Amino acid sequence: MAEPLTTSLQAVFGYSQFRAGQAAALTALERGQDTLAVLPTGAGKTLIYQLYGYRHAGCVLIVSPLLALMTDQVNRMRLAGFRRVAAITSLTSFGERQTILNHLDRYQFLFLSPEMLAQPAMLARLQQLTLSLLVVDEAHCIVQWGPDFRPDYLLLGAIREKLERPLILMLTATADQATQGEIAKQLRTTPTVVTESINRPNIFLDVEHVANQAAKRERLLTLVTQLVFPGVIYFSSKQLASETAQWLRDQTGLTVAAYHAGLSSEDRFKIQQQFMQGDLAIICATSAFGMGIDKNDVRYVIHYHLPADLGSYAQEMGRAGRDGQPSLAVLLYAPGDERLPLTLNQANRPDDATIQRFYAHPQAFSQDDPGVALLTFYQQHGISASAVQALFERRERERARALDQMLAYVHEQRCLRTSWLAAFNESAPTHDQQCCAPASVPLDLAALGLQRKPQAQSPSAAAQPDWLTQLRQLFLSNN
DNA sequence: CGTATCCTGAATACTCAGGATACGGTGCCGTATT
Repeated sequence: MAEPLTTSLQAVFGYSQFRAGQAAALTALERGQDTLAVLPTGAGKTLIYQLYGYRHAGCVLIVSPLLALMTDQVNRMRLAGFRRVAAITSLTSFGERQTILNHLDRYQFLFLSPEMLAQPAMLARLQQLTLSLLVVDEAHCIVQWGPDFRPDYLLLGAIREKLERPLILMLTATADQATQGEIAKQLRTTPTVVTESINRPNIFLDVEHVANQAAKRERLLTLVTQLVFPGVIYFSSKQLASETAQWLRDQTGLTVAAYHAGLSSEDRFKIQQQFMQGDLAIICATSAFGMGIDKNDVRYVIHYHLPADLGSYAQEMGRAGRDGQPSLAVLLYAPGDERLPLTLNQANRPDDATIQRFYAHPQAFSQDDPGVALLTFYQQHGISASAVQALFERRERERARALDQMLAYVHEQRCLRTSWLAAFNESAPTHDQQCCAPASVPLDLAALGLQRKPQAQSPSAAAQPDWLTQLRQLFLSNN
């Protein structure tokens, strides 16, 4: 299509200008270059493949990690006027699935999970189709989930070959150099990389060291009592997320809910809806809460446990302040907190002896064991025992390294933002009063304009000091 | 692997030392049997 990109943008979306990164990614794709776009949430990543799909004949195939994301995206695209859009998942009825598969060439956009795409029958059907573009959404999942959680992610490279190497677009909000390299390697390509800064200047960064678990709990209560809501508190334990939600409800009278993978999908959906509508002040969540959550007025994100790595931390704390208003990211740390992520790093991973025994006598193991399910997958795909050992070892080393980076952030004495951004090869703006409070520096909520008025039942924009008032407060508190 | 909590026994305290135990995330998938 000879039409300029901006003409298409105007025609399809009615916008006159691209947002940062969109034009660069599209230009690379138009030149036929595989593209890895590392763009922050809200940068409009989906527009890139929507517009590409509009400009080119053939089907855009999108690999997405979550059913909820696919359903969401299909609905949103239909509302936006795209009609030839579908997702095929385990929730799709047999009849509907047949209808889609029988008229596959009528679809412009098709969403699949990596597991669904890996099914031989599905792949065979897709091989008959002309693909204009293969999109891997949330591409960091290849690295984060591939080796020891959702191994089908490691098949994408081979699947792409079987689809006769269509042009590929990899999308993610956070990927450091190592992650970018690993994504490219897995998909067997040398892509054009388009990146935008992941810095979020309106999020104040705070790390607080406490003496023990009891002190952490008390500090959490104090914060939650004083902070303007809504807020999200992240845990690495489902049980503690639930218990703390109940405890905070009792202690504060606020509306608090827990969100984790142990809940039914109905409950999860309901809680997410309530939170989006502003009916909940606080969510106590595990890492299950996040992808696809698009609420722009979250005022704070507190981490009660250490996130797995700085990339996850960027994603989770980045759910605060999407509206650009002053917001807060607190990381609470008690000595010994690194034990939990260390243990989780090994949770699904069978040790070398178990791998050997499994490869010798797979039938002696219970398929209910998640580690065994992984091994079954690898054995069925012809991966040798020693290759599996190497895979797990490598992943564990990466996780250990990521945890070390996380701890360096926790113990940073000077500027948290500098420490955080350095991991993504970015330099931070000059440190100032609105930047961060490392462990040795106390947090001043009033100065940030995030302190709840004792009388106010719910936060409103009017109740917050305007930015001039905040600036005055900053200058005064500086004396 | 270490932290928090529960349990036990000695003692009979407005309890406590010391040992045992439980605990710790993320999701996709035809999938066969009562």
